[in-house]
Amino acid sequence: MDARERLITSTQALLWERGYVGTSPKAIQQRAGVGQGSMYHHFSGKSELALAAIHRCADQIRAYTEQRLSAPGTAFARIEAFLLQERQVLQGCQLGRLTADPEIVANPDLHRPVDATFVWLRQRLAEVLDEGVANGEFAVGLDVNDIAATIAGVVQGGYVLAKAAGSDEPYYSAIRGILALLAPPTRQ
Amino acid sequence: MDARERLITSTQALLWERGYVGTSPKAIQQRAGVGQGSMYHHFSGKSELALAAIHRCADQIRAYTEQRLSAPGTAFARIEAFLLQERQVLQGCQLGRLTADPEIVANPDLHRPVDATFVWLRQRLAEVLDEGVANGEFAVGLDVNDIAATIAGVVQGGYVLAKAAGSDEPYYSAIRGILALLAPPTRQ
DNA sequence: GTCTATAATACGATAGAC
DNA sequence: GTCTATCGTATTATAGAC
Repeated sequence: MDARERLITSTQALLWERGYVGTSPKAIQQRAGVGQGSMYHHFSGKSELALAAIHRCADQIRAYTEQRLSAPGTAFARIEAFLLQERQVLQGCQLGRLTADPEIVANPDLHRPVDATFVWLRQRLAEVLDEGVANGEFAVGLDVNDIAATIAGVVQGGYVLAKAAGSDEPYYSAIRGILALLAPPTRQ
Repeated sequence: MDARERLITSTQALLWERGYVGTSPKAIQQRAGVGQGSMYHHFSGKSELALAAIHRCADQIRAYTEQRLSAPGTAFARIEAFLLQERQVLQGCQLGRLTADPEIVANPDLHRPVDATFVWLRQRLAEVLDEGVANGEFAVGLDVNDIAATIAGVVQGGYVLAKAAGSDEPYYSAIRGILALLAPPTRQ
């Protein structure tokens, strides 16, 4: 892996652990095993590095999520697969974490890909829920956009509860709760 | 208000906006209108200041939440009041925000009150849900601890979605979703 | 209690040699 | 492409006068 690639990977990891404000160029270099001169040759500075790392995270999250949501099976099963997919719960969400960062929110270039990813996620969840309504899996009166936001919210909030507790148990508890509320009548 | 009090209030606001890593003693002093010498007279440093501010936030959140959850009315109505209470959605949760901060998570003194507050919240929500199950408002099979985690999670996750979108709409959408799923059969 | 001075370290970047 | 040197500023205090 070349220096540029190692710098992106290293920035991804540090943004995840410490956020934008908490991540220094020096830490990025050390983790990547790359010198200062090399870093400033490949990237103009911290914000350009962060932009590359955020796009990388967004691409990975979309690909991984799309696999679950477009798999064969009922709408409920696909949403369940999304909610129960392997996650590093105590690390939280790579992109969700950045919404707490004032310098990310204030910088449109950095903010935009975060926004776009959550818009996309809610949209895809709503489409799957729509199929479920058409199937008869879910009640017809359901507002699929609201339920999609609820599902995306439970995941993000589950991370917060888990980090607060220092345990992944509250995350899985929250997921079991939303699955119980969503479960089609035939499963109850 | 004396200097000590202004320093706590100022730290609360900055932790909320910028987190622990992003908040400097100098910024706290300036916002409080208090000099350096005064600050270090009242507090040993940044972490002691943060501890006082976190306890203050936790007390306020508990008091405000308890008002909604112990009000007269059905279990559903009280949970609805909790979810729809006035919030500064785009600012997020004062305590939830801190779970993203590596130095808070790493410092047991700072982490503990955050943990305790979310444990308390889930416990109180579960108690209210229990009353609702006893009432016949909610189905008997419901695991109230799981649903409590789901409800607390939707609030925290709703903040994340709202900050990502730069709008409070996704928050309210997620809340409408969980309320629709929770609504007693007589309301559907 | 509050002030100003001082200090060691870290931050985020630039310059120029190789 | 990568290295080392340098720079101006910010951080997080400590010291001692008032």
